[in-house]
Amino acid sequence: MLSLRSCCYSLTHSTLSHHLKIYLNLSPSLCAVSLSSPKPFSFKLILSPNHTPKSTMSSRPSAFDVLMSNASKKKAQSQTQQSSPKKRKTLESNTTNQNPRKTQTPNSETQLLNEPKLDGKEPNCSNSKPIEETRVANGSKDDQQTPKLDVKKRRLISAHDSIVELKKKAANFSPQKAAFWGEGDKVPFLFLVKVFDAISKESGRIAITEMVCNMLRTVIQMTPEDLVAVVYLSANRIAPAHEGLELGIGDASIIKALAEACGTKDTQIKKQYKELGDLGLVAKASRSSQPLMRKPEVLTIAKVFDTFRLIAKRIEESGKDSQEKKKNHIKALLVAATDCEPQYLIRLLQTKLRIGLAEQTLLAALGHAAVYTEKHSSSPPDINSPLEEAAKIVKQVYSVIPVYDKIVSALLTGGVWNLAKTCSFSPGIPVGPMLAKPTKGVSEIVDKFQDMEFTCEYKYDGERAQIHYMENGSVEIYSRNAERNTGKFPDVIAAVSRLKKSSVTSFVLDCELVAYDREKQKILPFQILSTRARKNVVMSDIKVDVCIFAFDILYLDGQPLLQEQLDARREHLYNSFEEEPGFLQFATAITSNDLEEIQKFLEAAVDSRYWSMFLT
DNA sequence: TAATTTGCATC
DNA sequence: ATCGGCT
DNA sequence: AGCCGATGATGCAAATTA
Repeated sequence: MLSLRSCCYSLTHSTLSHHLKIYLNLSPSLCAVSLSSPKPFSFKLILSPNHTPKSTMSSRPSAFDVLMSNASKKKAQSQTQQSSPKKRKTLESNTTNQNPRKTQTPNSETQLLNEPKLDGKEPNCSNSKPIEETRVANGSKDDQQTPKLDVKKRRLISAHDSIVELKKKAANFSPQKAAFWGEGDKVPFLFLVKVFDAISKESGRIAITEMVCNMLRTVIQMTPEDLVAVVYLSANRIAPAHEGLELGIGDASIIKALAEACGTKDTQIKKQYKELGDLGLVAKASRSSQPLMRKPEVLTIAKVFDTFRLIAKRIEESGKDSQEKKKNHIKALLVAATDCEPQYLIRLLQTKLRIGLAEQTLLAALGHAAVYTEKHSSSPPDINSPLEEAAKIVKQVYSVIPVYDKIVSALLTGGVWNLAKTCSFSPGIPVGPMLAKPTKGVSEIVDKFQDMEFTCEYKYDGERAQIHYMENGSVEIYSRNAERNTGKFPDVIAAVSRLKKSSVTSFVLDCELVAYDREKQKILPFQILSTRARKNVVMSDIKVDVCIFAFDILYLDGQPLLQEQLDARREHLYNSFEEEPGFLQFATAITSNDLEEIQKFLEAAVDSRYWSMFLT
């Protein structure tokens, strides 16, 4: 009842070319996986080099294979010691959860969309309606003067044209033609929703990127003030992760709001949910079967985004009746929604757009859009593909400062080619952490890096943390997902402040926080760590101690180290902190390209974890 | 006040 | 965190 | 190889309900 994982990964933050980290640890959290697989142990490698020479997979026995068989023996011993009830429990829950939950893969949805069982009071978003005239779109000024019904008809017709235009190749695309609102006017929510809908029917990344790019170009051209909101909604975010704004809305709340907005019962909605497998579709179906009263106003991007933020704000304010207030906000939006707006409104609230568009594609599209928009752009002459390059720049910048507000404004004022200068790392804002990527076997790694020196270090089974210590002495701790965890680890703040060398005035430390028994000097399993309180923790209340296993430093004494090589950063790390067992230790590491040596290192790591976990 | 539901974080 | 599918 | 989405186990915290 124990699983084992081993990971390799080369380091983060771009420029560490020739280095590879091998991480090892035992992971009780993977028990379920292990049990359901033929092998009692789950053993994997994680690798993510920044540049990857091609190599062929070799099937010859590798260090890991050898290690694996050793480990299996040990495990056989430990399994007998382990209590079995837990095993059964997980098994049971697994099987009971197996309940056949409707294949809600893209299939079911497309089928449903194609079924014209909804009465066509209005053109359905999935179908193209005949177009009468094409030129209407320009009279946007008139829109405000003409009766609403007319406005709406026109919108729908021209919205369709808009999509046709947006699907064009970027080179032939004209932002003016795609827009069906006036220059400087608020961007209609319908515009974004139509793009979402078109994207959902497209599986090719290139095509999706192009559509998003065209959409962004249109917004930049017509209503640049709305660009930030458009980007946030496209990313399905409400705010930068580190700001801690949460919608606090889940399926249960959505079902309630939906039921009220449609005048039906919860049970009815739930039933439909089971049938359709998607609350967005339920919303769409329910809405279009509603007798629509006159809408107060056309939904705009800004309105939707602002409302989302209002919903999120409630979390920080009074807690009473917060759900009720949220529900009313949602209802208001739903009532004003037409066409397929309800569908995507709901999906946005669920934070599950599932459209095939996510962060990376959005960033690429943002870069592309900037290239097209900046006519005067002095794109460096030595560049083959400006588009690719721009996408790369935007992604790079985002990884260092994941705040759309800043990136968008820097993009609009300074342009892509200056972006890295106008928008860069800022202490106090968490850097996107480099994550481990699984690979099949060690042979891959050995082959790839045979002629390079690389480095290995333990991967401890705890919680990733990025500790920012600012010049003014304030400290923030961020999680793997850039959530602010500061209030959860006052002990870590104390430790880090005490153990930094006195000459150090500021830093950003990348580390793993691991539950630790200081009496016995043992690392404790993740399970224990997870029982720590999470909010407003007071030192004296702490039950589970934590040891900081530091493995990288990204910023030191006012200077970003993101461009440095890993070995240089390690030097900085070792020079900037004092180790103290049980409080702060450096991740155990070796540097070598010798297979045998690495294998020994791995075995040692496994042994140390193994004993510390079971000989308590 | 105590139990239950809901949301959401970690892995 | 793992997994599989798509391009 | 990169990106996206679907999925699981577990545990705290807040809101609701009994």
